[in-house]
Amino acid sequence: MTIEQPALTALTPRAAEIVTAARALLEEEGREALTMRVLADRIGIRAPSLYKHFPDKEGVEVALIERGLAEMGAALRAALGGPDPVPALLRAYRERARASPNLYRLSTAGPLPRHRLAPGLEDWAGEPFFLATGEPYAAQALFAFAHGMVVMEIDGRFPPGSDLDRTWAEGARAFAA
Amino acid sequence: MTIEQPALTALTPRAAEIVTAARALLEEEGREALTMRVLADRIGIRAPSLYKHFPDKEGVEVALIERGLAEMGAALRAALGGPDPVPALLRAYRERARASPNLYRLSTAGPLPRHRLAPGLEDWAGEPFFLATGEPYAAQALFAFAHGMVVMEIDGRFPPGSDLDRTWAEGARAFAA
DNA sequence: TTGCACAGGCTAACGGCGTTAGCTATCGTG
DNA sequence: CACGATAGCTAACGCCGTTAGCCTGTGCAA
Repeated sequence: MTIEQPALTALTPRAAEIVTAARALLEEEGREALTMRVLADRIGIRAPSLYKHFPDKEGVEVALIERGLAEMGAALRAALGGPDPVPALLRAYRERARASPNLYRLSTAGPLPRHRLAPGLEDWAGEPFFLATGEPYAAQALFAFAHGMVVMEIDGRFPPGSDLDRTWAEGARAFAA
Repeated sequence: MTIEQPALTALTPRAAEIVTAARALLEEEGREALTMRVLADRIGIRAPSLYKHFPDKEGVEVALIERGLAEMGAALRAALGGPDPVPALLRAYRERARASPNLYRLSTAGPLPRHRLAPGLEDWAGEPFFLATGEPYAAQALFAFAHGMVVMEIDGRFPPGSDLDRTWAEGARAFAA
């Protein structure tokens, strides 16, 4: 709660509609299905018309990523305040990511278009890790663990049948000390 | 050393040349520069001729990923055997990933084409985490930490000026206990 | 009321992508 | 000497993001 939530990049009502459709398309069909032509189709216009509302495809993606970061930051903050902040934080992180796996992947696969993001938003979304640990190095390490777990879980990189609840608990135990 | 190293998918000499060129191209110019036309150019042929040696672009990528996994598995094994296996393993993991960041990203961004990979190779590459911890849940958690750290470091997702050596050490400390 | 700027649609098209079809030259083997 | 396989080639298809240029409706100013 030390950082004020930064405002997201402003969108016209029509642009917001497009972002909503893009999000549904991304989540339902995956990242490679998020094309300008298909997106335009979903809202009943032609692809070039999208460029009246966004400068390029990355502009749409940036809006999506901002919304993902804002939701994540809010969810993590809501999880804090109880007696066991680290497990609560990890639970919230995992839950949020699994609720929108394709948006999570979009936000984290490859380098972020950081210079186009609302300034401070990324720090704001990550701050709960510091709030939970009270120490920057533990915070970054915990963040890396959470991110690694989510990415490997979402991408199915753990052997089938793994008891991931237990692996998460193992991480919470390691970092709670 | 409990799992035998699986053999990589066999390649003809010419196919191996192509993979070598693809690796150089990927590492020098990044993933989006790895196109069939540019790759063909590098070895002095036309793009369609590549299809005489690989069924599709993913076939080339699979060969690259297999080599990345084999090198990683070998590097991790070489790091074991000393008195402090967890920090040594993490050091080797980080070093290997940073030596070929684009190959690392290729292997880990999004779902793996697992069904096309040499069977057992992925398990073999990950086994050192089990060897270092002696316990499957700690092994998976440590793996996730290492992967998350590497990905965030490679993609520049930590705040500039972060002392990542210390963050790595913090993770090693947490998981050594 | 008329004139006009502009917002937001449209079609056509460009260059780049992965990929396929089909042709051809070279080479080792019967 | 014939022949099949290998490995190159060109042309082209359908997709992608994106640009240029056109048109039409709406709302405000003279």
